[in-house]
Amino acid sequence: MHSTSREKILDVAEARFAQRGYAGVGLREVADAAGLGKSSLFHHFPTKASLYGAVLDRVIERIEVRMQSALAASGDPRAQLSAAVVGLVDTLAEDPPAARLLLRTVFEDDDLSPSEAPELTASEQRLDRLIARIARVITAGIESGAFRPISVPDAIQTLIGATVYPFASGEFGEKLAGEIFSAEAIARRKREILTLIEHGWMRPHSQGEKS
Amino acid sequence: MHSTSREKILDVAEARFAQRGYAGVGLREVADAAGLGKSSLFHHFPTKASLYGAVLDRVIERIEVRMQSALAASGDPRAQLSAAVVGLVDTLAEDPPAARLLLRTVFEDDDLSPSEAPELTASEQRLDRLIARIARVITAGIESGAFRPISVPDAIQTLIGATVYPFASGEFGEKLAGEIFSAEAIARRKREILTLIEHGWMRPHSQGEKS
DNA sequence: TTGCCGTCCGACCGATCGGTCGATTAAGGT
DNA sequence: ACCTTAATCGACCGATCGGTCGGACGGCAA
Repeated sequence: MHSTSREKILDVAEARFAQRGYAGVGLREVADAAGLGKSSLFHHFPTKASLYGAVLDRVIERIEVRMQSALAASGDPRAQLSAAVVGLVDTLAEDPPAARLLLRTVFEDDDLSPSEAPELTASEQRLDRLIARIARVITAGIESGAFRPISVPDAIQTLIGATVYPFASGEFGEKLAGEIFSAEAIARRKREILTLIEHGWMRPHSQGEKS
Repeated sequence: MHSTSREKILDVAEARFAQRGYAGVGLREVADAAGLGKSSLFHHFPTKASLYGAVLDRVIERIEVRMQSALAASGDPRAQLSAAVVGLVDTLAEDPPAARLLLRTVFEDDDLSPSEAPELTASEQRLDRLIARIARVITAGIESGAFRPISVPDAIQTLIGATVYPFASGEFGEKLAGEIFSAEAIARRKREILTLIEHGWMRPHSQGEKS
């Protein structure tokens, strides 16, 4: 509530960066959409890269809190992984620009990552910790015999591609499968990933133990 | 062989557009890397958008010929789908910028799709035809009872995310799973998607009929 | 009242953007 | 020899880019 301007800027910038990419968005466009002069942007964020970093950090933080609370709940690797994925899907669904922003960030490893924008390392570490937690869950599942002996990094890549991409696919995805962010589409996506985990990664269960 | 310049331009532009995106690449940069003056670019391509369209069309055409020959071979839906996916992975692996270019294009639905670049509609139709063929194969598999009654559009979205994204993930993906375009990584990716199809989409087979 | 400080703004800077124009080559056909 | 055509180039255009600067406004403490 205090700094309405700062959050308004972040909201606008998140949507614009997701739609047109880092290089495709002008700060004047962001400022105008936020109802400010361009100079006022530089009062809140010293550079364009720092603005992008703040936007990205906010998105990753939202994902982090959801997935961490999901991972902290139960001990069964299968249930943990499922809860984490559901949490991720819910977060992406509540923040439509997020998925596209994340994938775009992955693609900008040239312009943004090295020394150009040191403010990204914080988000990067956050993400690394999250992925490490997921990797540990999958590894635990394999060691307990519940999961097939799959390649953990490749499984995570598949998970990201199958979970994040559809929510970033925009008009293309809507032409394929209709409204992306409708409640039914979100439910279908959850089901898709969950059955992928169930049948693709878990060992076939000799006894049926749940619905 | 005839027009070395034109193809050199396309090669350079494909790599640059994939790395930095449409808005992030300057035509001067492309021209310099191709060993030409900026004005010479405009002799071969009237606008920046047309250059992008030509790059994209070439990429999609390569994918099209591979997947069509894979789809034309056998009649079994499972074998057809597997062959198509393997063909797609091979094409993406032989042309490293392709995956990132494709996903970036999906994300640019604001700047590129409508009337800004009419040269994209050709590529779009090519892609539509390809996706329709895949959809028909999956539908046939469901009707024959070989596949579970899954949602075809969602399955295709999962397929794209799990197949294309990993080859577009660049440094992020390499930190996770090592060299993306190594022979082993490509083989692992194929195995990942194939088992996804096998266990996630096909009905469990009562009799073992293959390895 | 005075002075500070957070916020905002208009004007301006050098650089780069996509694109145009006119001239210059070299090759090929007649 | 002549003309056409494809290919290349340097110089230039208006617009926009990220970023800077100096000042204006308003609240608040002394």
